Amino acid sequence: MRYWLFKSEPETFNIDDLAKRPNKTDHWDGVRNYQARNFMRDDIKKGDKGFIYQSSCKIPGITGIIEIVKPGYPDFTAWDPTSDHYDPDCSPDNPRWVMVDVRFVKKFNRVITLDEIKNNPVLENMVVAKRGNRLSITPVTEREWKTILKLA
DNA sequence: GCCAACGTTGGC
DNA sequence: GCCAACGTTGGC
Repeated sequence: MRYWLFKSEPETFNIDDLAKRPNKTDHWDGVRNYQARNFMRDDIKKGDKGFIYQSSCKIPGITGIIEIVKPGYPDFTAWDPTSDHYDPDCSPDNPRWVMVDVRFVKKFNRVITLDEIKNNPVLENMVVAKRGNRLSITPVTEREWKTILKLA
């Protein structure tokens, strides 16, 4: 089992939104970056766990835990012209983009802030803490995972 | 295949 | 709102 970090803007989608969905489950759509897509297509498996990280907001940081309940399959929003993530080159025959289904596991009592991550010797090398990082899905090591759980 | 220009991300 | 960093695009 592997660990991941899923980034999103909280106004668009956050841990509370996920908790309100039927079965507390939703698809993680809209990823339009090849590296993140390849993680979902090749590496993210059912049963893997992930953190939800909120970006572009007042307090950037980790807000909770999710679990992968369905591994990579075509992101159908790619050929939906009404979607914000519409890609005119895509169709059901040429899906290109991938999504996974995630289920709510837990919301932390507080946000584990980016500032804390950067200042923690175990966490400072996390991809999300690197300057200029824009990757929306990143691997998390077991050591990083456990360290954050202890902080929460 | 190179690389400049451009658009987007995301912390501050 | 600013701007550095990055990924993508497109001319050559």
